[in-house]
Amino acid sequence: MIGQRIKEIRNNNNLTQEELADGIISRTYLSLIEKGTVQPSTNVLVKLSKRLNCTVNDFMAEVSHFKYNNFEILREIGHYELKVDNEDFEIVKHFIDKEYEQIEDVPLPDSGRIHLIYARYFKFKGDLKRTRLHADKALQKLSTVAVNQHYVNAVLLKAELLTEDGEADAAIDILEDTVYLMTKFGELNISDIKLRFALVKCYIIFKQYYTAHRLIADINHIASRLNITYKEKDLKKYEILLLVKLGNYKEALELAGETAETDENIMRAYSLWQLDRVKEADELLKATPVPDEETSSIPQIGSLYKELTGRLGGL
DNA sequence: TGCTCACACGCAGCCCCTAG
DNA sequence: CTAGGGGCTGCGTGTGAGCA
Repeated sequence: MIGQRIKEIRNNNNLTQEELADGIISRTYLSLIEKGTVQPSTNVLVKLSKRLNCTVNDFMAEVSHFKYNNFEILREIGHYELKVDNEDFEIVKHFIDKEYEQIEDVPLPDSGRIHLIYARYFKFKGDLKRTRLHADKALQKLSTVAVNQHYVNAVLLKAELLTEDGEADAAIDILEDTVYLMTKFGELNISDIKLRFALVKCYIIFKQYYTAHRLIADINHIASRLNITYKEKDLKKYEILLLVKLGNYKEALELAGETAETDENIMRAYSLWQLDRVKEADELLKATPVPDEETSSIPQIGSLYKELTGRLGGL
């Protein structure tokens, strides 16, 4: 940063901010420059350099090697991570075009973050080959440092890819390992919730409903301890589904409440049917639109709906 | 060409921190 | 407590892009 360099040279010259700024700019503005809040004009830089008996290049020199570049790249990584989180992928393309993954001297953790942005971008684009390639690289590079949110994000993506490839067991392994590391070495945070939520989906695939239900209880516990919410609606749907799968139909009905959501209504109707309240189930089902497998956040809803319409239709 | 708007530059005043 | 160093906030000004 130019500001840091100016400060360094000023201190070497035994000058205060007041003395350096006097007659050139205000003392407060110099403070902003040194802190990096503002970018001074060349005119100001020239005057400052004269008083410090150096050249403007001396302000840049130190900065233009790796320090400045790292700062710039890091700033961009952070910027585009947010864009990826917001699924603003058209803008992320600008980042992809810069080919930062080609740069050699980027520190491993930063390189891992770059690969993760690539992986998530290519996943959006439907390019599975590149998604896998970059996800693996991200995971490999991010695993060189202590578990952090970027590593967790890479793990979540990897687990998602494994599940899509029909390797949910491998996804469970990597997720459980990361949960273990998080619990052992980290403060409780939202990553703990994300990992457990991903595990819930995997355990449901293996019909391990009890384990999945216990994980949801953990998530609710963590969320209330941290006083945060995470995908509340989806989480509630999964909780109802698990209550249904575990045969706790009364609890499922209670949790679903009076709702107009398709997914919840199907699970309510299913529970009503199981509780021999067939007429209510039938009425509710008739008032509920057919679930759309593409948009439904829970893939298991479709089979529930089929089973229900099969049984009730046969009456 | 003239208008509007956003943004960067620059400043004054105020506040906080720390050493003596 | 006081003085000096430094940071934060709000405001005015200049400038350039976009548009009719």
